[in-house]
Amino acid sequence: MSVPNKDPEHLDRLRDYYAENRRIPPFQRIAELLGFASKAASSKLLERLESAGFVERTADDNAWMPTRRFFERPLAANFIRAGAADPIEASGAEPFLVDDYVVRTPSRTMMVPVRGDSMVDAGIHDGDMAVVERGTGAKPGDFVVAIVDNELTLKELIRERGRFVLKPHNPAYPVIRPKGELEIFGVMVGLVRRYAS
Amino acid sequence: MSVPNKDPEHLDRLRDYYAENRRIPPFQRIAELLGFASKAASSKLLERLESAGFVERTADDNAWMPTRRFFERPLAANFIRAGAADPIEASGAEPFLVDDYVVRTPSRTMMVPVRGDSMVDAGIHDGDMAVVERGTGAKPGDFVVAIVDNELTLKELIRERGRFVLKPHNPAYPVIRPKGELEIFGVMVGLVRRYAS
DNA sequence: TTGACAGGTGAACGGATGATCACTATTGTA
DNA sequence: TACAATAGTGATCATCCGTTCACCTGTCAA
Repeated sequence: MSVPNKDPEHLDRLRDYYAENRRIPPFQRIAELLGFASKAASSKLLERLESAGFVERTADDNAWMPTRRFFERPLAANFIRAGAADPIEASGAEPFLVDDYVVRTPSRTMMVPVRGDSMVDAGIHDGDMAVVERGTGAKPGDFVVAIVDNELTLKELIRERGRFVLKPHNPAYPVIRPKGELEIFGVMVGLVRRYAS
Repeated sequence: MSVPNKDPEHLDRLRDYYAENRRIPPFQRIAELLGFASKAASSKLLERLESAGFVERTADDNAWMPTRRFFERPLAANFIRAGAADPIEASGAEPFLVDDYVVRTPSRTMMVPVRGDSMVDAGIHDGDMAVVERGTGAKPGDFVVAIVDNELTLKELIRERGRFVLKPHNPAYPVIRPKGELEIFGVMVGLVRRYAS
């Protein structure tokens, strides 16, 4: 009979720790948390978790940091009914910081409320919050917040005959072809929506 | 004339660093980032930021960690053009914490990755993150995460001839009419999407 | 039965880390 | 102008940290 890999269990402990302390614990502490007698075991564990894509090293100083996958739980994929036990209990306390998820460069990121339905076909609705990054170069195909007639407008940036134009994602709206130079406020990097309870 | 406190600026740099490396940098690195010649300046900066409520120490080992306030973002609402002034000047700068916006009852809230396109017509795309609240009574018209064939499915809850059924928002998918009792995992209260840069 | 492999041990090492302290520079105010 | 408060300097020190290496111990497949 094969020995079950305990790494998922270890990962859960690390997630709990991260939820409280917002950091990957030092090796010594990992060893204490998981019952290792040696720091080296912690080192090897993290290397395994790195291969699995749950942690990675910081570009800055080679310290360990969690990846996006670290915060996720593939619920739909792994969901299995197990008798009377609530299978979801185990996944109740996932640390997931939404801000971390959508905000990359905090100092240049702002929230912009979306008005109107000119982007509905792209799944962007009236009342949504656009996460907008300022000062980032916009490429064709990006959703951008542009300044048109002294107002902020969210559209797709398109290159048309050598010029930049703003394309709505709703056939009821016309493409905007700015007369002068197109003023880009920022690039849309995320979306946040709230459903009324 | 008063000298502007540079701490907000420093805080922004720390936020950017945190977004990339998911940690408060060590003192040496803070000094390099902010142009300090001495680590001690970094130490004192963090103590100031602690008083202001932006960082705190971990219960576990006294390391620095960010607080919720650390992650708050400015909100660009009521955009008004004001001459040559940077438009961001004119925008309302109320701090905005995405988690607070989208998460009401943290202990009962989970993130569920959305797979498939059965809800595209409701502006919910493959790869989006659904913010799901457990233990809340679901009403017809709510988007709910239900358990169907041991898998989590996101659909609209509809009452049909006295029974609850699950309605996709995509004509290519059929309405799900569960044979036994419908098992509701939770109610969708929010949506978070990230655009690839 | 054997051998490869994955996971864990224990110890040693060099370097980075945070704390502390006396001192300095700058600036607003009394 | 004088002074106090705030922000930053430079250096020391003990400690903690991650790395590395040889070695150990099960398990599984050949």
